[in-house]
Amino acid sequence: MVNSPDDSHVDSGHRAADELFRTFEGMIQSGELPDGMPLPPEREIVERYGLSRTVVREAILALSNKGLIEARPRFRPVVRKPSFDTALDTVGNVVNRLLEEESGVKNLFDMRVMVEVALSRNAATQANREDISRLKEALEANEAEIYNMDRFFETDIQFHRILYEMSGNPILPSIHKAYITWLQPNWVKMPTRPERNQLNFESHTAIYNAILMRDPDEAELVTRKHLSDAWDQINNILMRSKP
Amino acid sequence: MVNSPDDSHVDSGHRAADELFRTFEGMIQSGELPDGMPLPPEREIVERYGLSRTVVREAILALSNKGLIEARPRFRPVVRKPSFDTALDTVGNVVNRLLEEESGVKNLFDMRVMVEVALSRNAATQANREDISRLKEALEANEAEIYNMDRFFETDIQFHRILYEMSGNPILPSIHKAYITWLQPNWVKMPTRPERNQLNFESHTAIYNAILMRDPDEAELVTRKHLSDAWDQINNILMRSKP
DNA sequence: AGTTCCATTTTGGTATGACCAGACTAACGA
DNA sequence: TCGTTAGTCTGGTCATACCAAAATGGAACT
Repeated sequence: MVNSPDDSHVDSGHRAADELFRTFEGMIQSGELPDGMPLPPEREIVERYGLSRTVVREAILALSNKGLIEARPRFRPVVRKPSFDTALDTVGNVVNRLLEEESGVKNLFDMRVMVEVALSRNAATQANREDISRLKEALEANEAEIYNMDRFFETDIQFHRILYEMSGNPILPSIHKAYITWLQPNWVKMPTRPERNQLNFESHTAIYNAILMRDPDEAELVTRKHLSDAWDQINNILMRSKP
Repeated sequence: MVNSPDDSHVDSGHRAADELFRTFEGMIQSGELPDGMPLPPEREIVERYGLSRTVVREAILALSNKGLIEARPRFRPVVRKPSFDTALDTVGNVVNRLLEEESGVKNLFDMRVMVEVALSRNAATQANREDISRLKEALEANEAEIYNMDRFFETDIQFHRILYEMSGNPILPSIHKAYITWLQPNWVKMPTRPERNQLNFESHTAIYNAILMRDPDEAELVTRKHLSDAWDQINNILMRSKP
């Protein structure tokens, strides 16, 4: 039995390119290649590591695909510090395809409900003055745009974003962004009317009040109702477009 | 934004390879290339699409990196139907690097707490007989292995997995798997002792009972305590290895 | 016939070398 | 000084070649 000298792993990628990939991964992680720095030219890497350009290109492509660097068509690739945002970006493709299936959207939406319910419950027990004042601000901005469809949409999202930010966990805003990105396409087809906006604003108010009142059960209740309404809307659209 | 392969720009992604990527993406999605089917040989693709092998390989590499196909070193790549599992796989690299940083592990762990609290609350209000009997089964298996460190660890994970499965949302088991994968490395270093196992088992029992009693508040309380204990353990380890 | 084993063919991995076109740079002329 | 332009740099694509491991099919054996 022939054994590779080093790899204990299941030889996943390509031996050489994979190794180079890990090399650069390490250099990025260690800060040797700081955020924003362009990678050396391919031919220089070729020379420095004694590899073929083929291998170098594959490694770079892999770095790009994994979101570690940003490679525009004819420019040098640029190191891109990883964030939960970029992490969620890289799954975008896969998730989008999952959403095409049967109950994909429903499942993702349910996840969102679960998270937002938890967020509003937590907010109701832990929010501090500043959190609440930010939420109030968002709420007022929301009210001010009831008759402006596009702006209302933005302030709606902003209100929810504040909820995610109030968690104090930097992962959650990234998740919010991901939800928006993935669920938006199903959402925007909805015909919005001022009455609809009015209802949504009232839901937001109810959530805000429940948090203000430090009543997690109420916060959960109104959050569920709010999202359930939203789902009904989405569902109507989905039923109509995919019978 | 990451260069999604669907850029409308004139020249954004790699023109040729990207196009091929989308072609295969479409064929996989449409079922023309069903799950488990190997891709055609590179040279055949070259011939069929009139492209160079370089381009074909880059496209295949991209498919592989995005998790749409599984490419082992010298085997034909195999179509891999996307699942939330594979989606989370593809972020593994990035997440792992994020965990190296400052409060990365803490943040991820907090996410887990939030999710599991929500899960146990929901279970307490919605679990049906079968759910509860599965959980009981896992609990008993857990108890039976208190003096077997490795097996206890497994049954511990299994107990939590049931909680995730009880949600009925297929995304959640994938998330559980991701948590395990990402947090495990920090976990396994913990010296486990039977006393420790006994405590964990008692926590599991408390969670089970709260669900059985349909008491979401109690379920939340004991879940938080259980995970908080676990965190203390992890934290000790982290403090010791990274002072 | 069924199984084992080996030689041949496929096929993926790597290496070269070449050429193009867009981006970059520096010298040149108004 | 500033805008233009020619030359260079660099990534994208192509064609070819070779190697080693995998797949394949048939010969040899039980």
